[in-house]
Amino acid sequence: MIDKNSPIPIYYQLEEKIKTQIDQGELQPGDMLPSEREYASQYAISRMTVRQAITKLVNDGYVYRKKGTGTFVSAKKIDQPLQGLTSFTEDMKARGMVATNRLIHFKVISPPLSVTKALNIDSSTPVYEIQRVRLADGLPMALETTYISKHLIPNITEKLLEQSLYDYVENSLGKEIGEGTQIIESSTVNQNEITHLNVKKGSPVLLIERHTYLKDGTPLELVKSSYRADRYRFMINMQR
Amino acid sequence: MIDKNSPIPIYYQLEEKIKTQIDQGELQPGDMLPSEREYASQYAISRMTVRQAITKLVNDGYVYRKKGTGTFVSAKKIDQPLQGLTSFTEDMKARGMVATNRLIHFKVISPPLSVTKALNIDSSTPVYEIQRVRLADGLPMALETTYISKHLIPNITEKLLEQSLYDYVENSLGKEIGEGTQIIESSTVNQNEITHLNVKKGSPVLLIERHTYLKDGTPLELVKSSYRADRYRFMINMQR
DNA sequence: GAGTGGTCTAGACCACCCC
DNA sequence: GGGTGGTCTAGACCACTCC
Repeated sequence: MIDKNSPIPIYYQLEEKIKTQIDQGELQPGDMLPSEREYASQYAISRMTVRQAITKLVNDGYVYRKKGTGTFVSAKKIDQPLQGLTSFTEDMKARGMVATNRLIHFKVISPPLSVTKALNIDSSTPVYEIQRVRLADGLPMALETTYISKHLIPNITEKLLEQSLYDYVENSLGKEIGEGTQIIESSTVNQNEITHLNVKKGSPVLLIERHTYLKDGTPLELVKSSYRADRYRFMINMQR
Repeated sequence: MIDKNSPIPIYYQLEEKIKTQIDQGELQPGDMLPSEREYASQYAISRMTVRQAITKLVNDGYVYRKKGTGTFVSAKKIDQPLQGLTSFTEDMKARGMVATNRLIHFKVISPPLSVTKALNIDSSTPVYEIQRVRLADGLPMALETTYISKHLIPNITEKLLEQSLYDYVENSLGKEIGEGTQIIESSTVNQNEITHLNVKKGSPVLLIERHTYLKDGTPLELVKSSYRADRYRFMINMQR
């Protein structure tokens, strides 16, 4: 079950194995896992390696430890919120919908103050301003404006915008996306949103402002979105 | 600097030490940390112990690792969002405000279906229903309704509600709070909210539904809140 | 080639929990 | 007292980066 000669790390093999057992119900919520020493002797590996696997499962909320007692499978949650930072395309896919775009404008601008602060650049740095209607299964879901420094990604084309930008940054440019900070507010639609989202005056929208950073802390993008409140809700999981 | 005889774990001492150096600017964003082997020899501790400290800093976003190169201090974020699951009282304190309550009603009910599902109980289990206006610096911030199984916390009193419930659960009952799932939506106020939040008809509100769980996965509470959009915004940080 | 983080070992002692 | 997780050691080899 564990291949010591595989290039896949042992701790990762064990982690996936236990995760599968939980997903398939072999290990039920509340069940105690074999002890760390049992895993170690069963697979003839070190206990520290077992701990490395289990620590990741603890961090991901699959199991929890009780000092002096054992490690147990956590109870399943009703709704499984999205894990981690995702693009609109990835988010919709996770919800079982297909994401498409309608480009409203795509230009290079001299950034206003709010954008220079967010991207940590000065006002002489050219910035892409990309405004799109984001659709899910063909219906307008959000109006989104993205700001990215042209120096960071010199070759954005309209063609490129049809794919996932995160995918391009990570797999074609080889830059690693680290984290994102999101500010979530409630508001009612403005005239621009009424037009593009096809809703009535006074309708509520969820405003999400996202600041995305690369692993080294460089700001990647600033995204301001207005989501239709009747079609979208945001779900997150937080650890105490 | 590192006290090996202290009951405080060595990895934690080192973690706090590095964190302090970052906070105080001794280690600037982009700076490379001493290598793991350097820390180990400097403090005469094992490299695995150093790794344990640094791994926590990586998970908390203070530093990042680059394979074959080194460990570096992450860039500072503009806004520092709230870390982890917090109560309203704790949340307001972090924002530099003082939280108070205005109790609207406090009763034991036979729970409706939505509550039984969230708390994983049946309809014969008595449940507290606590509705409060939450104030920050004396101004209405949110209208909040909390549902908790009476079996889980048998002795809730009006007096108790003036303190932090999380604090009571953790420190007086000795139950450990694990995580919470939050569903965030945008809406406009209903009549009840107009009255208690003192806002105009048509005003936007941020609806937050929180499901809180103990470490063993037992549902602790279901909280439905309506926050005044002009006074509250929600901020989170997500890892890729 | 020298230095870095990534993985792994085979032990050890401790505090804690349950019987 | 026996089992559990929590912490820690003193090494080891690997892949990777940079020069």
